[in-house]
Amino acid sequence: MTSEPPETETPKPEGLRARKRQETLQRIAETGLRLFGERGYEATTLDAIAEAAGISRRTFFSYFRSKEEILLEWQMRGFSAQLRRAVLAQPADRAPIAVVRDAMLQLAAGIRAQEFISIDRVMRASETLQARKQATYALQERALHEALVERWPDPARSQALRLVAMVSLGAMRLAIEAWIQAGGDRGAAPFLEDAFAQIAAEVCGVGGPSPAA
Amino acid sequence: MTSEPPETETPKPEGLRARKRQETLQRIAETGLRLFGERGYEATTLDAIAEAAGISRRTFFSYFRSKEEILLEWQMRGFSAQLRRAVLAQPADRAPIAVVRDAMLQLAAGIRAQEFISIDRVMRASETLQARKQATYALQERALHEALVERWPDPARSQALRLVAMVSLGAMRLAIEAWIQAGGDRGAAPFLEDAFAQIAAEVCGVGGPSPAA
DNA sequence: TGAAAAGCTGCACTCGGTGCAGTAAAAAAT
DNA sequence: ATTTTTTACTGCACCGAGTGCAGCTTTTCA
Repeated sequence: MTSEPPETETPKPEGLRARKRQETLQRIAETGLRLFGERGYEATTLDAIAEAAGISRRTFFSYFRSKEEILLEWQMRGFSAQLRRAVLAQPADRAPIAVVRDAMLQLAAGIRAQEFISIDRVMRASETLQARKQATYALQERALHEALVERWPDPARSQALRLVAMVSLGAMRLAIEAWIQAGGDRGAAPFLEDAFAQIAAEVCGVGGPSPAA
Repeated sequence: MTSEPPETETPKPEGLRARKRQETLQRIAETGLRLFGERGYEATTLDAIAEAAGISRRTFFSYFRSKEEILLEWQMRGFSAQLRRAVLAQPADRAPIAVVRDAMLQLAAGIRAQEFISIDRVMRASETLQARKQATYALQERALHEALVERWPDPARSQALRLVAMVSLGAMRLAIEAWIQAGGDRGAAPFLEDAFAQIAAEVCGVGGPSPAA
């Protein structure tokens, strides 16, 4: 034997190492989220998280680069990529902003309101987290812009597509806020549609002297 | 007599105390800005700033709540208030977004490109500062929204005005970016006009309630 | 089985930020 | 001019986040 590794059991992923790492990562994230919810973000120290997750404080930093990243990771990882995929999957003959809107509507159907609102509550309670959240919106804006450029590669359009990305993410931000404020019971889709419709209503009268007030 | 204090000389402000405080505040800000420019933001410690400004490390925190605030203070203090004033001063019969655009154009004429670009360079070099900058945009969004509501007090319009604030600030963000990238020689106004025009072009073709996907 | 690679840990250290207590200086009261 | 009260400045001790390093254990690979 020994020329061929036995591999008696490898449940899902390759390598024992990778699997353990994945488990630990998940455990840290869950532990952190739970403690944040119980005691608040600032009041939860890294020592507490590390101890509760069964690792050393030092090891925490080999999984997350910072305390904030526990919260931000899920928001970044995943969403940008999902949105990109949804954008590229839309029919080709529509205006960019309509494509983004529909892509967002599609994604909105899949969010878990429970967890989403819980995380939002934690973030809302900390000023520094609010700042970081805004920063992730900026990153998502970049990512969305890249997806749009991939879709409409005309270089002359790139700048306009940045604006589309910005406006769309802005609409999403507001829709999310309104949705959460409403309790999150009804789906998020109507809020998203409203936001996009309102933007169209406000922006389009800009050139002329005065719109129909 | 003596019911009237002589006031042999009081240069500008009331109280000796207030004047010294103002001087110290200015000195700290200038010192910090200079050191950030020379060594970079992260590499400049509070000890260094305090020593160079002739105060103790502890005293720094009675002038600024954090190191970041040296950079952010100027960006917040001033701008939001200025924008509010300019918005309220616009003629009354125009669409909100046109009002904001013109208010921004008016403000754009008064910025000192030199200092602006210098600060921007410092902020661009630090990841955490980038995050904070995004956060100030969010605050400005709130402030602008409040100004708009003050102008068009109809409660039914408030939500729409939030979108106007968001879109306008977004346009400004992009305009600033393009302007700085272009070197800041020509005034910022054309970039602002372009950004608003492009938003109108992109958003207005979307059509209202026609998902039909 | 043994060597190399990757992971985990403790330790010491830096830096931003806060609470506290004591002292100096300015403002108000007498 | 003096006392008294208020406000500012300071040093000190302390906390928490984050990093570099060195040593140890575990997984991987030959």
